[in-house]
Amino acid sequence: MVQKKSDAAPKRRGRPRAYDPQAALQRATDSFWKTGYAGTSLDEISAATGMNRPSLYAAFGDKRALYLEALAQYWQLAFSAMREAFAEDLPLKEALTRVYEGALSIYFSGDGRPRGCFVIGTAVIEAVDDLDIRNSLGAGFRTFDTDFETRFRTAIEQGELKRDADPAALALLATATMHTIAIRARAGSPRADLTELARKAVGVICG
Amino acid sequence: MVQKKSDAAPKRRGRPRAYDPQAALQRATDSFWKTGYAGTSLDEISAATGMNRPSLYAAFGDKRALYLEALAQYWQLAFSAMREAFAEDLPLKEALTRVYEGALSIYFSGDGRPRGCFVIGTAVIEAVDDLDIRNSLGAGFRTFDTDFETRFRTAIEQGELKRDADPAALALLATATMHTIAIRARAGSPRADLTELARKAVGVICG
DNA sequence: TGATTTTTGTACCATATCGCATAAATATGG
DNA sequence: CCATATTTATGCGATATGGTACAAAAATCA
Repeated sequence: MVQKKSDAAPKRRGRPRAYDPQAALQRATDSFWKTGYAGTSLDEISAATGMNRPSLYAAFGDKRALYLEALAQYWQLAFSAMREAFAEDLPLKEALTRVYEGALSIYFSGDGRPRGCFVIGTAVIEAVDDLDIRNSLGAGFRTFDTDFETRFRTAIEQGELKRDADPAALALLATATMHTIAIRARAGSPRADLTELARKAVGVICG
Repeated sequence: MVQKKSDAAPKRRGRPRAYDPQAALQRATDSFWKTGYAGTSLDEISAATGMNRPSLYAAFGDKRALYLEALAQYWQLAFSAMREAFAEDLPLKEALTRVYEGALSIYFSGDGRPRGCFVIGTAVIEAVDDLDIRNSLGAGFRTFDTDFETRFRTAIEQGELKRDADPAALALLATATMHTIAIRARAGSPRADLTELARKAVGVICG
């Protein structure tokens, strides 16, 4: 097969980039994560990424486009964290616990004070005025709901839950638990409290 | 008893106020509610309240003080809505349903697009950098948790729930349901969907 | 070496933003 | 009517902000 893309030696023509686009996007995400979309200036992003503003525009477009890219990347992180937790075919309680533990390690990641969930902390506020963000949230939440529901459905089939359990209802509560953890993490709850919260929620959900 | 405060005829000395402080605070709250703390300029608040900036400063202090006052007022609204729902001594399911229905009528109030919960939509994002807001959130969430827990405790005593039910765990799920409704309302979910969500959540919580 | 291409860095522009200084306006008290 | 008290209204000023123009820098290609 002929080589399609050579990642090793791009040999592009002009002056080489002084930054790694993926790393820069992560830094920009961190900036938005801490102070939100409206609360983060391009100067701050510029300082965080080490890129000057013209380079930012060339790489990502304007502030909103950069934010949307950060949001899309975060969703992928969130989805993959959840599916990783479900992939190992653990018993239901362990699987749910692992989902929440994975979420917590995202919410408590980073250098400074715990930032909670990027989506809950920054996108929800902008959703009122921004259709694209609203759609992104709708699709993201639906993904969580249905992933949970799928897991509950197999749990019913495998006898882990009572036959008359409502998988859709349980899925909503599972997502709700994720949401309250995301909120409380940003609001200052200690991680241990949220682990305990997750434990209790899993207990109720699994009957 | 001697009259202490005459609300009717203040007879204050200088030029009278051209605004009603309580109404102005509500307008300011509406502004923050829509675009958040960082996303709302004093010019916008000035336009919304009809007060010019010096009057705003004289009445409420700076932007942050005004926001904190709006937040405190909103908590009172939220608390009283919940306690009103619990005051009527309804059966557990009806009481919970009424709590969520009360929340929904707040989340879907106002002229424009549904704004969800003021706290979730505006305070959570600022909490990372602001100790006062963090404390306000901690206290507010605790109030919800304990109010729910109290209701579940009496439900157990009165035989509405099984004796071995965990009231603290159920309370966390009840608050979580409130949180997910608040988030989804702002993210664009139709009200009917959220009523249905609440119905399902109540079903699981009440066993 | 010199032309070409792409990125970087500095500087700039128009506007927005927060906060306040100051004078005009409107009430009461004597 | 005049002094006093309080609020309103205009506008200033310093800085921040999003976005862009333009020249210098650094690579490849011929």
